[in-house]
Amino acid sequence: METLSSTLQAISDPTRRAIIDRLTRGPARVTDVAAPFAMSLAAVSKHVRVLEKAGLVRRTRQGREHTLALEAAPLREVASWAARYEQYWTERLDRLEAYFANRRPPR
Amino acid sequence: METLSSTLQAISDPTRRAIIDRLTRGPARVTDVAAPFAMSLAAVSKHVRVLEKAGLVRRTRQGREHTLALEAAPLREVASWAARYEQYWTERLDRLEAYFANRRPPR
DNA sequence: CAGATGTTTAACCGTGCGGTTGAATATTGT
DNA sequence: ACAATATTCAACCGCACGGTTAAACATCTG
Repeated sequence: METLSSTLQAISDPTRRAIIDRLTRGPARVTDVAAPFAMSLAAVSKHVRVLEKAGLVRRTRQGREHTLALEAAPLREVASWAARYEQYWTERLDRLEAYFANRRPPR
Repeated sequence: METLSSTLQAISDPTRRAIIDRLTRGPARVTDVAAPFAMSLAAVSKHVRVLEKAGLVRRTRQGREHTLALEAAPLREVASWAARYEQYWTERLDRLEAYFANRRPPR
């Protein structure tokens, strides 16, 4: 997929966000990644596949072990999409200010 | 709700992102918001409710008309969550550089 | 080879999603 | 009062999600 929708859908699950976070501490096997979670390995395996299909995780098979690595690039799109609305969450603090900011660009 | 998970789940749908975008051009009624979409009004009404429950849209009823306004605050959490991984998508461009950056903080 | 280890696959389950249609509920305007 | 307008509600549909368990597959090791 690799679309913004699939990226957002992938990271909307807390388990998958935790997996992403885990992979910032370096590559890890599926079993290692699964260890902290109170769910079956098969369930984590599914989560990993969702992340993989969304392009957020890269898998390299070496023997029976699958090593997972974070591929953070799609998160850049998420950040830049959210950043579009920065003025709306800052200016929302003062409603009138936001109104005039839209009438005439700020700064 | 108002959690990161519910925010992400809400914005993972392209129709709902389009609604958010529409509301940056100012408040609008449900019917106005629904106009561009090739789906029933009831479907859009559901989308609006998802956004409302996620705290992304504020509704003010005036007579039979419901006026919707963007409430962008939850998007700030999304942006800051994604920003955590900035180093991983920038440094990932040069794998070795990322490795040393983790061994010893960059800059 | 046999057994342990790492991982996925398959079938299933309950639940929620995104959509529909049709009816109900409010409110406005003539 | 009546009809039009704005919106939601309810029931339904197909499908995907997040989880389970049991089996299969692949690889390593004694």
